[in-house]
Amino acid sequence: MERMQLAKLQLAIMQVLWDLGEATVADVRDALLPDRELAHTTVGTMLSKMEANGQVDHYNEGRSNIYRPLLKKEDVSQSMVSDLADRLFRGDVSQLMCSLLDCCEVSSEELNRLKKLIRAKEKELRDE
Amino acid sequence: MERMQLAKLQLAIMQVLWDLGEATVADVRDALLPDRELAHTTVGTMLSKMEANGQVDHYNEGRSNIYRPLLKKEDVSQSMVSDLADRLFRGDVSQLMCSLLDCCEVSSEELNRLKKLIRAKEKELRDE
DNA sequence: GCCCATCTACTACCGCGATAGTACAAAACT
DNA sequence: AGTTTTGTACTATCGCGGTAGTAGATGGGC
Repeated sequence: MERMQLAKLQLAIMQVLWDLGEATVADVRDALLPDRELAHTTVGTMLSKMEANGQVDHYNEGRSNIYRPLLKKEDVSQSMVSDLADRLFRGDVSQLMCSLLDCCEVSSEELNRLKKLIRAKEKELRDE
Repeated sequence: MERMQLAKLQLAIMQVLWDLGEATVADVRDALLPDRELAHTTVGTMLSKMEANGQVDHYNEGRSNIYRPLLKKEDVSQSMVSDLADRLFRGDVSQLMCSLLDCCEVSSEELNRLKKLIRAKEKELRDE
């Protein structure tokens, strides 16, 4: 379950599919419109390539292709995050955290959520 | 200070330069050897390209080129981490943390370090 | 039934990361 | 001094993400 790297556009498209569950080319294009103005053939081409890569699936409904994600968002997230942690800090999670806290403004709310996460993880460790 | 994305090999090379301060092509190649067996012309070519990209610098010492990093490791780390956080979770740090804790086995030691980090950050927030 | 809008499939192209060979210069060894 | 080594510069190739045009099918409106 190693390699599930998605390129930028691929990830953006995948996000749309995760949000909507399934979508046509037009749906995807529309969802991306605020950020990127792509020809809808571009989106179609990318989806084809992603299907060849085994990242998405499609079935045929009348004239339209309906695409569905084949990867789970958590899996992709974990794969990409841990990969980055490896490449940047040889897997040292706390260093990555450190970068994270330094660059992004983190609200005190978020800090609380993080503390809760850590406590949960501690419990998990203790129970094993 | 937005875009400081490094590709995989570029980052690996950069890590060597950060470690050593400066290095020749051979130094870089040797440092990478455990993981990747690259022809040293490959490393040389990549360093040239990285110089064209403004990521590294070199000066000439006799026959050899000595390369130095032009980017700071923290800056690159922050840029890449926050970029990934944006693309995966629209910048939501705690979600990224969650992924991180779920996939990588985290020792209780590391958890303690994380807690310390969070406390420091809380203090920082309070002081502003 | 015809025309326009819509949608896909096919093809093409660019940029660039990644990889390496060849050619040539300079140093080192003997 | 001649040969071998070492080291760069230049050139080339491959794969793939990203982008899109064109052609051809299909469905809807009149």
